Amino acid sequence: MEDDRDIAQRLGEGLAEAGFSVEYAYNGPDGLSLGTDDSFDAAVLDLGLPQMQGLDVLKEWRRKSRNFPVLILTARGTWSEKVDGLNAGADDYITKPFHVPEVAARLKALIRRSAGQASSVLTHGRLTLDTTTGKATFDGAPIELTASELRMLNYFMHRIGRIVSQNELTEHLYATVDSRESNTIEVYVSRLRRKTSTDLIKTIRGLGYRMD
Amino acid sequence: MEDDRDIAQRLGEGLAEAGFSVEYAYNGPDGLSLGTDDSFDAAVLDLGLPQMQGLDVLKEWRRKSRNFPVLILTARGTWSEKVDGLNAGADDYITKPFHVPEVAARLKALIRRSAGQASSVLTHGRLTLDTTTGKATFDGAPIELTASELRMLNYFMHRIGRIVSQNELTEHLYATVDSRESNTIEVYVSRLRRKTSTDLIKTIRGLGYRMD
DNA sequence: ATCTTCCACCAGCAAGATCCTGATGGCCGC
DNA sequence: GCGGCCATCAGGATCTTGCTGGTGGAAGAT
Repeated sequence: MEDDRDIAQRLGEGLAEAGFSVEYAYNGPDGLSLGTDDSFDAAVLDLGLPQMQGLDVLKEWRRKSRNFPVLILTARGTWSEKVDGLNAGADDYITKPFHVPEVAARLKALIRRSAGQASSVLTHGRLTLDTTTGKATFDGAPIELTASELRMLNYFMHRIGRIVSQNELTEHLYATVDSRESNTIEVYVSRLRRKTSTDLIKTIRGLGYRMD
Repeated sequence: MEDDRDIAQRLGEGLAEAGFSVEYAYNGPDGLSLGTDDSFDAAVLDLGLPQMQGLDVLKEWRRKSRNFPVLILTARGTWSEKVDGLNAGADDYITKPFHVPEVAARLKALIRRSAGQASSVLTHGRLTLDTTTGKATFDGAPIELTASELRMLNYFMHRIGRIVSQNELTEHLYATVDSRESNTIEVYVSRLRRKTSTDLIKTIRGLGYRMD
């Protein structure tokens, strides 16, 4: 099993580089609760691991109406696995060994497609954010946001009420964690506040920010 | 190809669940007569099947003025197929493997559109595009479009209000995604704008374009 | 309370990323 | 060979980004 983790890590790093923010689960129950509790854009599921019941995890997600797209990894030649996976509600598959950039590309395509059907409008208080149209409104009035501001706002709106640290934000927005020599995050928070309202994002000194 | 029927069945069940009533044909002649004799709201046509001449079926339908919307399924990476399909009068395409709810959603959209205007003419604002004849008008005046411009415009008009990334466009217009090696997309956007209006397609820096 | 220290804020700026478009040459079908 | 389409280039226009420096304010120490 040791190199399964290697695989997962390599994939995770590659995806992070491609701009995804990634979380792992190395066994069934963990994966189950991750997919149930958190709101993800997509999941990658390795069906090739023994004792993992990847398919059961997938079925359980679907039973609970978690409809994010799922990409399954199968060993080469295990055709039935692939068919079972698709029947269980997976959206795409890749056979191992895989090229990380390809996984990233497929994931992006899946996310894009699924975004097409879900109403991707987040609402919170006087704020509204539609990620597929890139439009945001505050008190009904449209506000112009740049790409980075949009990413940040999106991140906050998915984490209402939770404290979000600056490190977390840099990781999410930049994929590369250049240690905190700059105050870029503060600057972007400031810009968001200016475009909406001062009390939209509360700062928790020494810990980060929170939106609620 | 033993699982083609599996695919068809999975799709059929999914569509039935989504409220469609479904009939199947597993070969060309059957499909031809189904589409000719019966009156359907829409058809899903798998072009990936050998010996099926899905395209010929489609052409024959169109020749006989059966104008229900047609959604084609293509294997991924077969770019020419999808171009041929669209040129032969298909209204939309989805690459396999597909997400059943997505197929359902697209079908509904197609049906709604065709019920609205009974032809393959897309209208949006001052713009008009007939997807079967490839003729477009702006403010009532016809505009000349090349094949690529047409495909791009078609793509935009099917995605009104949505952000469409450059990658997405290259993927749709071409086979491979060599990002940022060329600025072809920008050039075509520019040409479309010149032939219609500057504010037809809005550019969203860092994210893509949006028509609305 | 007052002071001190440190963290956070934000206007403005320069560098760089991103995009636009006229021009050029190659390619394909006729 | 000719005409139209296509991909690419290059220069310039425009917008975004990340940073700086001075200011304001909070937490902790005295």
